Amino acid sequence: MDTRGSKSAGNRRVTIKDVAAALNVAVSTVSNAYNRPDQLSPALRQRVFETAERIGYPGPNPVARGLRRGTSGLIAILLGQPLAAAYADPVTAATLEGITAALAESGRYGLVLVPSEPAGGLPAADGAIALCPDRDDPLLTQVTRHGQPIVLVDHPQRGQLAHIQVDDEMAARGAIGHLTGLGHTRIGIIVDGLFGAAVPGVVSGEQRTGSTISRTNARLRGYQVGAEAAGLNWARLPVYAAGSDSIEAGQAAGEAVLDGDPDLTAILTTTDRLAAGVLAAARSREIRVPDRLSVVGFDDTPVARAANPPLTSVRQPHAAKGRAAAMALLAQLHSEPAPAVGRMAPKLVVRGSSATPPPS
Amino acid sequence: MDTRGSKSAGNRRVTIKDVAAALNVAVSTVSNAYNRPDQLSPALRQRVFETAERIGYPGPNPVARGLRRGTSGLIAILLGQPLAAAYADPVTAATLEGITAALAESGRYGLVLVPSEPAGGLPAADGAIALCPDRDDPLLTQVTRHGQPIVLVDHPQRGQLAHIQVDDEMAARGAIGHLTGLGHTRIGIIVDGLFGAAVPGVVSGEQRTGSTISRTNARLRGYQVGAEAAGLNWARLPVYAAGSDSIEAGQAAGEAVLDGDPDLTAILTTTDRLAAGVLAAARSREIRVPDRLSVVGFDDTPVARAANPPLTSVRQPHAAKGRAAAMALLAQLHSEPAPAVGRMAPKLVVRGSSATPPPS
DNA sequence: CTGAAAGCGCTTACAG
DNA sequence: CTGAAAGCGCTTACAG
Repeated sequence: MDTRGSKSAGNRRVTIKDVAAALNVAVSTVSNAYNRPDQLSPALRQRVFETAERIGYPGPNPVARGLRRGTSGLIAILLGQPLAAAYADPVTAATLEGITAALAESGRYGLVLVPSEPAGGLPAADGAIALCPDRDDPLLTQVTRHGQPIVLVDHPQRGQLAHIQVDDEMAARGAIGHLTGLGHTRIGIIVDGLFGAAVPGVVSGEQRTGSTISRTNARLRGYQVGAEAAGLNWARLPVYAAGSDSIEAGQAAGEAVLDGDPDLTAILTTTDRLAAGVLAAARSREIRVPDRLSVVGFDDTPVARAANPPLTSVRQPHAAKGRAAAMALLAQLHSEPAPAVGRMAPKLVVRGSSATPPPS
Repeated sequence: MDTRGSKSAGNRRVTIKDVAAALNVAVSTVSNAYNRPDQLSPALRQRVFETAERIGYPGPNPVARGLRRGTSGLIAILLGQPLAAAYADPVTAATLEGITAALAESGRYGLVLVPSEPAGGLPAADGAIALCPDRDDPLLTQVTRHGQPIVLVDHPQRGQLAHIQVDDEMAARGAIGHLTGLGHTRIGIIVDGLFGAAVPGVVSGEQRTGSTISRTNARLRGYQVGAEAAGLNWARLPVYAAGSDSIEAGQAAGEAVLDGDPDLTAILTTTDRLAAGVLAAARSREIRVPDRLSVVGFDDTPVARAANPPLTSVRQPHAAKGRAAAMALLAQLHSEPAPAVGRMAPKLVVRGSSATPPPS
């Protein structure tokens, strides 16, 4: 009746049954050797392991165990991007660092990274952490509908779901305040994220509040509030959507903005990679940074430190956010009360890419 | 008898049985609706899906399906590093890009990334691609012992296992040839990877062939062959182990090497990140690149292009390697003959970080 | 300390 | 086209 799919042609899998048969004990005894050491004598347990080793039993099959226990031991990370894109994203990297650190301490969960369009569908997992930057990620709906434990990172509030967030708007206000404080008034802004407007290209009027990336929205709002607080006319500051977040996109955007507005003395961005691209754009136009142009990044990733000159950037506690998200999820999974999350404040780090504007 | 572990407290899972009961059909009919559309009328199939939607059935449980079918639909990527480290590694990113592209075309496999010390053990997968740079990765043994299909990338030959490789030694010879061709003779070398020697620190004599990272070994051998071909005394060229592969490690190593050997006119590295660090070291010592010092990276990752000045580097077809590995694994999984792999040749890309040595 | 048995949720060959 | 039944490999409450 049963033709099991074979993992590799003609390769019978050795199971707990084989070990039991070889030792002439019940399968439950073998199982106990792995799962409940106190249920059998150390000597017998030792013999079980030796026999397993001898006949090539790799230990309990995680799929069968998962079915029986109703858990997978896996936590899904919803990336919200293709895997390769997420991989190149320094913010995701830093956040993952915090997640893995917290999870390693618990020692009980593996991680499965879920890209925006997972081949083979959503994998089985006991819980999820959503890093997906997009406000309307469809996978999010799919996961939450099943009532699976989930924690959102940098996402707008969504029902009663747990979420971890820092105040991006305030952070952005601080960044533009740094520039206006230095005396800049002709400031351009380059953002990632998609808008109603054609991208890459200028974003004007109401479209400026329409990014589907919630993080970008918050940052842009902060720039607006900060600009107006400094008495600048927000509608006059050029906002340019780079279309994606990469050094290349930042360079193209930077060239477009600098060519269109040669009088700018500063450019704010919503990510470090865009800012690094602006540096390259300035180099290609022979505009010296920071003498003639100040550039400010966002997130303070390794990209900011590696840039030449090093980027002034808004430091985000990415790893701490990842750690907090993992702790919150762990608490949910173990039905414990959510841990208190310390205040996570962003902070502007001033480096060589920003200075007073040139005398006009 | 059975207390199933619940995913989240008090949350009964809805199963295929519930759908069958609600519709008054057999479970096999519901299963067929998902798996064999030709086995039931379109109308009935439609009703099954509607009922599933209505009572909140999320579709076949992948764990149960996996157990029954003997497959998981997952391919394991053995990273050989902690997840966060692998994430920050541009070579891994590029290789993954190729893997995901090839896998997306097949549309049937998800990816599970396995770090060097996976919490919860090795996850269930139908096959594996090993990117782990370390020669002696213990997970490799674990996977291969079960006869699971596997493809090695940039690994020394290991039994009959499939493997994808480019000629790193030849590539390294080309890189040092570029420098000697320009007239350099006082060349320092900075490598990643661990040796018997204390790291970070100088590696001398026989230790130079002892890196556990196979890729590093091959590159170092190429530097040696190339140096000797140009008439240089290999034993005289300083080789410095940075201890790890990062911009920071490269900077520290660069400073140590430049301080120890102020006469050097060129530094070769085994990775772009180390080379970017050397650039930072030169800046901190006020040594101009390429006027007084040439710097050459390896792998031609985005780091090389983003550096200032942009790095001369050895281009590797990382994405093509990833793609080839995925295709080879797919062939094994479907019991097809291995696809022919076109010749993948590395190629030196000359950019602004290398030039003729200063007049002495 | 040991073992027989039920059942996790599903798929599939088979009978009707 | 539909359904009853076996079984994937394991864990666990229970009886001995």
